[in-house]
Amino acid sequence: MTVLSLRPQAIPGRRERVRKATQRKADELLQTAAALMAEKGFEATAIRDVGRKLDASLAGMYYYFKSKEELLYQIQYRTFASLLQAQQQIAERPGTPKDRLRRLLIGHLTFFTSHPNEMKICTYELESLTGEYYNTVLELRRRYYRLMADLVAQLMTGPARKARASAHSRRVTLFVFGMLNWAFTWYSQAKDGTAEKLGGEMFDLVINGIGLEPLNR
Amino acid sequence: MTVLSLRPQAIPGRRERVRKATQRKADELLQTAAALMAEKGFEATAIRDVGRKLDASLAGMYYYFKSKEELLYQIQYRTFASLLQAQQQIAERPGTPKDRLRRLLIGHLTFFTSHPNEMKICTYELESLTGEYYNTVLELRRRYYRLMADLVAQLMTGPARKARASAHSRRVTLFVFGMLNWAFTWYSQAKDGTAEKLGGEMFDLVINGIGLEPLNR
Amino acid sequence: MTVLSLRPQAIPGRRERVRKATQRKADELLQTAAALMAEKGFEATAIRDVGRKLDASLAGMYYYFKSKEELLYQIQYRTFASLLQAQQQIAERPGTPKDRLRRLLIGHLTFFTSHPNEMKICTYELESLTGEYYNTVLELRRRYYRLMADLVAQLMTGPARKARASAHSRRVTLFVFGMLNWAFTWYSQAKDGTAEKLGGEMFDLVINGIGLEPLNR
Amino acid sequence: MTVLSLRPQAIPGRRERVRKATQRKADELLQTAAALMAEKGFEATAIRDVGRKLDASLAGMYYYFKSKEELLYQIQYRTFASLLQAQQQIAERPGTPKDRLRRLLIGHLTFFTSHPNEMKICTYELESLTGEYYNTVLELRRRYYRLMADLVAQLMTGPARKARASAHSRRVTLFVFGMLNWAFTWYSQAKDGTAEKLGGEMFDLVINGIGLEPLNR
DNA sequence: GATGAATGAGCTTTCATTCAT
DNA sequence: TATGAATGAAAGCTCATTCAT
Repeated sequence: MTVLSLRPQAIPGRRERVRKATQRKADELLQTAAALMAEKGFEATAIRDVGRKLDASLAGMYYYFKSKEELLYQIQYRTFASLLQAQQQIAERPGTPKDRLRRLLIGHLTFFTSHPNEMKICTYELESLTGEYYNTVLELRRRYYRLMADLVAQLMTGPARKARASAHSRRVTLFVFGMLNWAFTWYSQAKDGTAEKLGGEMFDLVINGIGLEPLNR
Repeated sequence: MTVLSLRPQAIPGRRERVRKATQRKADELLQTAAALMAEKGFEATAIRDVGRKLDASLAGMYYYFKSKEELLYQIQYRTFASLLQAQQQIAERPGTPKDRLRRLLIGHLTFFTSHPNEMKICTYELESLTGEYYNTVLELRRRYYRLMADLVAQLMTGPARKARASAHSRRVTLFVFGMLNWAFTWYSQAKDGTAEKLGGEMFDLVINGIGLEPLNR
Repeated sequence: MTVLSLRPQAIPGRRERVRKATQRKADELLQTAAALMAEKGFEATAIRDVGRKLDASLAGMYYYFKSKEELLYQIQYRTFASLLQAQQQIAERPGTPKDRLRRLLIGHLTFFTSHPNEMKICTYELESLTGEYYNTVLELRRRYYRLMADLVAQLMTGPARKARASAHSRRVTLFVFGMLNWAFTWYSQAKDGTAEKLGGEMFDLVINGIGLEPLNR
Repeated sequence: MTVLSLRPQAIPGRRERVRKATQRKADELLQTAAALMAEKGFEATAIRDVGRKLDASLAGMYYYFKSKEELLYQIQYRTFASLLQAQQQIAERPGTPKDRLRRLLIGHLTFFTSHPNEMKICTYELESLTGEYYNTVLELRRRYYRLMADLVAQLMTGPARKARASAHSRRVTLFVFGMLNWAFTWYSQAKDGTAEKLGGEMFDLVINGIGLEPLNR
């Protein structure tokens, strides 16, 4: 590393600056769109409104994405991909299945509390996508489902309980997703505490619910 | 046929017959609208499409309701009122709190399996209502929430556990609603059995989850 | 026929009157659209402009046809079907092949002088149609081509000239259509006389051109 | 390589090289634009599409011409000017009027077969130009018309036929242009042979058609 | 009761064109 | 010489709603 190498980093070329600004604008756009769509739904949100909120022209929006559906797709794809990656890392960290379930629940809720709009859209607007868009996001969703479902199945089919538990675990997984996803409608940091606390309570309910001992903590 | 049958109730006058036919048509309309709105969402459903599906004219629809929003309101109001009434009766039947929770869960799921479209709309489209419409349905929803919440609170604040349980019960109630409402997205009679069975599993999870003994059965 | 039968004709019901008025409006619409499209081309003509010219709202236009392309299709289909039928009748009337060619040329030009806009659109805007619309009109066009082509072939393959004439007749037919269709760009009743006269001159050129004696007249 | 080659013409300066490269690019652009416009029409062709086909940026296109209309004008002007010049030279070559007509027809069709897109645009898109653009191209077109019209008039007003022939010659000229211009819609080298052959057939039809003896050949 | 006809408002999308760099 | 970013204008189309009958 010579002193010279500082230059490109310290004084980025115009090209580079422009690229970054554009990227920033695209991100801002996705975020604003997500906020509006989370509030009013995809159908009821007009691209005009997104533009208005950003002081950008309607036509200008189309410089950044090529259709309204593609915008929705971008939101869902990025969010889901990011969630999936984060949760996969969390699941891979060492620990018992119970530990991992607990971390996943908290991880999900943490992600949700920092990106509530995007998560709401992922949860409720998959059906607004069609064709390839739909299939691609559906695939991510399925992988995320499997992550949780495998863990639940593992917990429920421990040594002593093989028999009917496995047939049951699909529904327990879906109960868990129900608890997680419904949180959009009521969660309030003030009333309900942190994602960590909420996730802990959910974990306890489930672990007890399926007849296992909760963690010592 | 006895003479009694000559009485007006038995041979209704034209007026009465017409009123009934109108009522029947209105019901059909609500049901069809519910089916379409459940499938595509309120915003994305055009009154035209409802008419088309019933072989009725577009303008004709406006004889039965005065705006699209009113149509949505009718669906939600009737469904919620009917659900609430049914569940209140169920809750009033004798039995322990545990019994009653179990019956409510099963009652809810049974109602849902026989009116999935209407229930889906109640669950997801409250925010599409405004003003008085919104407030009226919200009030029903709150009453329904209380019905369940009170029972959960009662179960969680039994003799030995007063302390922290009560602070907790709000969230348990909402977990329960999450499990119930999310069922829209996955329940299949073929895969998951009857509402009774599903409700039973949910009940077991919750009762165990909050540290109570399940029912003897 | 009794006197009673006069009534329905003399005092048509409201239903009937409305139907006729609607039909009249639809025809007017097609005619106005044809005028604009003939002047500026299909692409460059806005439905808005058609509406404006008729003092009808933009949305109102869509009560009468379901897309801009369908409007273009209607114009072309009706015009071509009408021309084809008229010319088929003309071709079937008794006479020598020469007589019939003469009548067809005059018939074509007569039709053109009374529906110049529609004919121009048929001539230049087939490629603006797609899918079924395109295929249907193309089929009419082909039938019309055959009507003329068969006659030309017949004239050119008389007793003494079978040999190379038939190979040639395709192009002569297309030369004829060129003369007919190009007339859009220059024909003026004042300068060039009636369709009858113009058709006569064209006939003479062609008949002489292919080495036959003109008609005695 | 002689010393002479050192002269500026032989080793062009940077300026000169750049000018040529620009010229080459502009030509490529005109050609590509002509191809697209011939296929889809002027209105329906987007400058974007031209750029895309050349891997050039949209904004970059505007370095070479200042508006879409100017692009269309360039195509028409260059093509017409070039055709006119070529045909004037052909007309000036020695020979009888018949010879000259024959050469002109073949010349026209030859030019058309080597620049079908440009010719199609000249034929069908004059009306898409306005103001000065329109007038300038119209003037070229008129000069071209006169070239042909004068010749036809000369042929038709030979010694024995002065009388009605001259009144007639306008229409014969326009019949000829009809045959020539309509060829866009059907000419196929495979089916119809060379421009020379096609022009010959057209010549024969016309010469016979107006009652003259064809050339001996 | 029911409907044919009509419309205002609004939506998504496209496009020619500009401008700073 | 060339382009990324941006926009005003306008297009096709849809939809909830009305109204005379």
